[in-house]
Amino acid sequence: MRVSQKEKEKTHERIVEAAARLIRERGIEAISVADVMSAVGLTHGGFYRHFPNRVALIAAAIEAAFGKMGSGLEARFENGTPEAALAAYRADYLSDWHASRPGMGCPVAALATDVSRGPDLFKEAFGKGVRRATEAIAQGMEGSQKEREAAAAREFAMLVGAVAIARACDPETARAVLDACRPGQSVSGAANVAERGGEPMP
Amino acid sequence: MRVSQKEKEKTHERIVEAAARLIRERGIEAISVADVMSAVGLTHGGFYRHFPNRVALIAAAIEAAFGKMGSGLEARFENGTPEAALAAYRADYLSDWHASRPGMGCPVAALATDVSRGPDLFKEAFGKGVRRATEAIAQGMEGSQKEREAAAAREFAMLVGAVAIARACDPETARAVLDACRPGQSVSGAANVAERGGEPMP
DNA sequence: TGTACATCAGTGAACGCGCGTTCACTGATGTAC
DNA sequence: TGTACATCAGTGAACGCGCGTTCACTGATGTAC
Repeated sequence: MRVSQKEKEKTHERIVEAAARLIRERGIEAISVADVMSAVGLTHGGFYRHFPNRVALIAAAIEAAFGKMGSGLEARFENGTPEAALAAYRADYLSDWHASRPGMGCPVAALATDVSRGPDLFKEAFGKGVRRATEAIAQGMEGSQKEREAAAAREFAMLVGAVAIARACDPETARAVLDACRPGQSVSGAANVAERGGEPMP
Repeated sequence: MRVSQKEKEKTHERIVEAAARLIRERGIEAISVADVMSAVGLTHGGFYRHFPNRVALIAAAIEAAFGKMGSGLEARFENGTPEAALAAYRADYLSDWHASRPGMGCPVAALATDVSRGPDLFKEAFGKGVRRATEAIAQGMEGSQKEREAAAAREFAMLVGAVAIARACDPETARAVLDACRPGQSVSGAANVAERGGEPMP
């Protein structure tokens, strides 16, 4: 049966958010239109009232995941010193909480290899998200603008690599890699996330 | 028609090598048994004379890719100083040559997110390969054994993250990330690989 | 060494299944008057 | 405000397709004598 315009918009957002979570959890190729629709309590046929095809949904889901990551990351640098914000970001990023929840975490660590095999449409959104993240992280670095951006890219690459590797390894190796990348002693990232008010994205 | 035992063994190896290349190029879920078999000039039906099922092939392909990476990496530290070997490895790893050839490159950068969603069988092989790589790289580091291994893990995470990110981005962003992670000025990795005698794996 | 027969690597049709997409249909929403 | 009708969000069956796996078959290889 037909539904009001307001409800349709809400449904649209719920479809995108469900897809953004599912692609990070299971991979872009592993989720079907029916999976996403049933995750929001609908049947697959109605999908084409919202998107022209599956690829358009995936593109929207990637952009949604990056949008949330970007705004969350920028919000970290709005209060306190940039150094503290960076340290907290690093700790949260390398936390067990994040490593075990790809669906709510950084889309770069969750989707990099999927997107590398995807259409240019996906790579544009990915590149934009990576630049935005790197620019935010650069606020916590020292040196000239160029030096700070390069340092931020190296830092981000290490964080992404560490979490991507940890998720693909047996638990013992995963712990070793994450511990090696943590600056101080091992910190429970879940606590940090809780202190920040439950915002899940690291 | 039947084929000799020697030829069967060769066919078996060719299947595994083709699978090892194809999963890195297209992703674990994206390649089919028929894809692999036709890549070695056979039809899909004969596959089950070599493997009980598709998962067993993927596991063998992952181990083959890591075996090649491990031995190639260890060979780098057998001649010259460890510092020089590490610098050359870093340059080759971050080269455009490597970034544009996932099928012949590091299985960690190519498969991390695929394997993170795979069975424990895959994760065990992955963890073993990561530990072997980290131990080799640690030879180029300074400090205590523990410090060297931690530094190697951070270095490896950065390399993997940088190449995985670069492959998923638009070309401009990809270049910026790889350049930021390179220690000196941009080096053509292809030349380094050629100098080493054409061994493709970085 | 030669012969007769069993084995089995590889072929290609067939299976059941899930996929993306289409479509006729339903009935609540939106709109013209 | 009320009414009559057009619109369209969502349903569920259906489509063509490619997948992993099975299987009867072929004919060269391996082996027993």
